[in-house]
Amino acid sequence: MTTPIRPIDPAQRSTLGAMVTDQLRDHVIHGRFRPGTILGEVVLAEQFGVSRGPIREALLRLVQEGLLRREPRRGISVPRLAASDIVDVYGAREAIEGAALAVALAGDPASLVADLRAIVAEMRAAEARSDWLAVADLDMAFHRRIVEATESPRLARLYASVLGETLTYFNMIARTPGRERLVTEHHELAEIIATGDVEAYRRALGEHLADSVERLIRQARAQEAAHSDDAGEGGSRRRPRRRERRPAAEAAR
Amino acid sequence: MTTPIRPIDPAQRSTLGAMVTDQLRDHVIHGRFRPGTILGEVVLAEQFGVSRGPIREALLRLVQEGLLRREPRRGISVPRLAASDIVDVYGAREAIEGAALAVALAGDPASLVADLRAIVAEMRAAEARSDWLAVADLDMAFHRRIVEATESPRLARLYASVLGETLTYFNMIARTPGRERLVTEHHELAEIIATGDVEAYRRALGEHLADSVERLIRQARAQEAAHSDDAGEGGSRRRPRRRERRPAAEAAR
DNA sequence: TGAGTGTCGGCTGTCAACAGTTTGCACAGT
DNA sequence: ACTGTGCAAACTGTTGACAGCCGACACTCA
Repeated sequence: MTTPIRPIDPAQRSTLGAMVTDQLRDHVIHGRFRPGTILGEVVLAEQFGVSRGPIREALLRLVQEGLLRREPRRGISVPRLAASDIVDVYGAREAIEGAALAVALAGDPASLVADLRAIVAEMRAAEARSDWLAVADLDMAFHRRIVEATESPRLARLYASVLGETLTYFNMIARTPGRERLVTEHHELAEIIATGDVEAYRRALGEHLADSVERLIRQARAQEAAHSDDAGEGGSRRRPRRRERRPAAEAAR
Repeated sequence: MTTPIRPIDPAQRSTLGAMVTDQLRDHVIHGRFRPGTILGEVVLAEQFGVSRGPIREALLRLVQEGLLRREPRRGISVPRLAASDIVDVYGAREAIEGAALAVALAGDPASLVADLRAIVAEMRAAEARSDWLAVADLDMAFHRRIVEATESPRLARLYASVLGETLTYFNMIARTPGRERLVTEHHELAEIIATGDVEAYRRALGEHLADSVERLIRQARAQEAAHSDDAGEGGSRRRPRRRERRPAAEAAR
């Protein structure tokens, strides 16, 4: 059985810039750059083995996705996560996902619920083997599935954008105590959706996310205290923070 | 009274790329490029009087905002608006704005309502002098104000992104019959918000937007029939559409 | 006459180089 | 010792140039 000749997907026919974007996003999301680090174009260009052009394209894109922060003439850096940011991100997620569910239920609820239950089952399996990174992935998949059920490309794109920002947090959650509750919480969410009660889901989702936010903030505080080198961004002095450029270590490769 | 010395807003200290982005977005939004047009980098670079770098930055950004479409190695073009896109954009708006209001009402409803009433008043004035473009602007401001009332930077950014896409449509709406209803509709929306009934607002918003969608689709059909050169994109053949490059006319300047 | 093929022009993706700005450090002055 | 100034290095923003790819046209052959 030879593989049939298939036309190449235009989206697949990627450019160098796109590849760099994906890899860089992965690095940022998995927290391989310490918050506050300025991502120098030349350094990255050397590490990726390409010129500054594609690197620039990737950095600018990630800035627009909200994963990085840019200050003109100063560079692009990994943002320090403030407590207010965590609250905001999760608030935005709650708003969109809550609205999405109402739309989704008007479509094909049975298929949605089936998929969600399957995801929960996988979560349970991942939990059994203590694969918390997989649990985090499935957590994301769960919520994304709900928004995708609206069959609205825009809504999906927007949600993906916020989810991208939370991804950094997901990887933190995987290390927080109380993570065992994640599976049961999602199980309950799925069952509430099965009943078709949007309002109930909104309440449950709110609690679920608030739970995560609380844990994250505590975790963030703990990390801050551990490092405890700078008082952390709050003061808004004119030009406070000095450059903190790292060799980016073992980033590329 | 001399103007006090104030630190320069970093966001203000813009780059060439940012300026080009803004101008280009303005051109796209106001429909100065015909749908299907491929925006050549060199042509734009000459018109704006800069090199291809900043142009590229601007184009890529607008692509990510959803205003333009990119096909690798082929170029970046103005998308043809399909009826399904209009429905999707307005669906996304309805979802986000509906969710946003619930959050906003938990904050400072009085201030919000006051602002909305002021906007409606301005709308009435603009209508009186038949300034339909101003009406469209105020229409946007009205809805944006609601989302901004959530005080969530993320939500505001996401909504601004979809609003950007609708902007193209706003300028169409300003030319459609029935535009007189816009003012009264917004007046009603504001009053519903004053009552604090979120569900009622969601219903009203749905009708309001559905109204716009219907008018837009009719308008789009009319335009299509008027041009009636190509059957419009539907076939999804492998490499169907031929290049349609325009001198971009009197765009820049 | 029509289908298929070779060639040419144009454009994007990528690279390398230049100029202005910012940052960090050293030195002079108090 | 401490503050303020001047200098040098480094980096971003911007420019110009090059190569591969895509589309169109013309030519050949059946």
